[in-house]
Amino acid sequence: MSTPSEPTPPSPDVMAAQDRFIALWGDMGAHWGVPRTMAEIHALLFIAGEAMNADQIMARLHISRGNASMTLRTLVEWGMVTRSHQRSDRKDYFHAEQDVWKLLATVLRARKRRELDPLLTSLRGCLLDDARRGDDAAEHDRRIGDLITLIETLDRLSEHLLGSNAGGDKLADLAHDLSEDGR
Amino acid sequence: MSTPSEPTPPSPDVMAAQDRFIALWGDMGAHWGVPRTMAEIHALLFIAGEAMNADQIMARLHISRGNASMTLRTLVEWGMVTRSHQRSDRKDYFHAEQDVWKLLATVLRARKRRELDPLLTSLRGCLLDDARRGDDAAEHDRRIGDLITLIETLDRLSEHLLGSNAGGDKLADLAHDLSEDGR
DNA sequence: CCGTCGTTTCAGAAATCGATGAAACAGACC
DNA sequence: GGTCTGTTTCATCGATTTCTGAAACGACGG
Repeated sequence: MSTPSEPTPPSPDVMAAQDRFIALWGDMGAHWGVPRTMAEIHALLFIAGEAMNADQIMARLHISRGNASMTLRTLVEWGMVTRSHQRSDRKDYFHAEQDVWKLLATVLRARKRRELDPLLTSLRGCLLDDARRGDDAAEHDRRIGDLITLIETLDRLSEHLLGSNAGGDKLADLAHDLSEDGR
Repeated sequence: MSTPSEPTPPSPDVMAAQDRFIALWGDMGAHWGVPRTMAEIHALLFIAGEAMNADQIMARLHISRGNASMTLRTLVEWGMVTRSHQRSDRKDYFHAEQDVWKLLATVLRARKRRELDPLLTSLRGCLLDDARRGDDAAEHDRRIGDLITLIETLDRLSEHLLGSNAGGDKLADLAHDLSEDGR
């Protein structure tokens, strides 16, 4: 055929459910500071489960080539999507991690690195300890210090859950523990 | 005096450090889907440590009355700020929780209630189990099901950490455990 | 080399979201 | 009841952020 790129034409029902999911995931992303299109592309690749190229993604989501290209690049940078070449096709293919626990681990890792770590540095810059030892200066530094401790704990918590060993296995353990313990 | 409302005029150094913190917190909020002004008002109340009225907040942050009013209402709704009246003053005064562990617990609870729970419902709506039992329908439902399990686990995790007993004490325990264990 | 196919970039357009401020509202006090 | 103080609402404005599309780029094959 002229399009050797569609191994799985999904049934209308499945397509509809996919669309619902994509819209939902896009909305959720928007609430959490992720560009809607980025969440949508990820949702599509996740729910499709197989590698897609830029043209397929553009067509399915009605987005521009530029948008798709930039967003895919970012998704790859953040480790949520992998890029691969399929032999006998010059196009790039993109594929989303299918293991939701690994996905969570990746997201947490990325956000920690991109946001928690810089935040800690900046917070330290809000201290005024050295010379100036005034009445409310102490109060101020205590409050900032509390926040720093909090962030450091979250930092350690994320390292603990998914840091040292690869792949967020501890998350799966956690899930198991909670399911027999909490309820 | 004409302004009986300023019990603590902070020193210039402290003011400067407060401003840095407020800007930082505002930026951070923006990255996490919280309106900048909301994060800033909360930062101000937290770092000031004492109750302030709308006029003081407006003046300090250079924001409009309407903005301050709406945002404060939301902060109160979300439980991050409490409203109180001071006798012999008709103004409303606002005060932010000072215990950072309680703060975290409040934030998590609010986001869970406002976002995780609705998300779960919508996700279930993306299933297509009942009649249609097709080849890729099964795949689809498995993927959505995985996500549902993931969200449910996070749900349980948050309940476990701060749900049943009041006040997020377990978070403090967690901090303690991690600090002697992880490093 | 040159043509083709695909990807990346970026300036500008569009859309979204938050902020403003004036008018309506509430209620305390005289 | 009228006025004074303070609060809330909401239509509109403004700014940030995202998306588009066309042009530049790169690389592969002939």
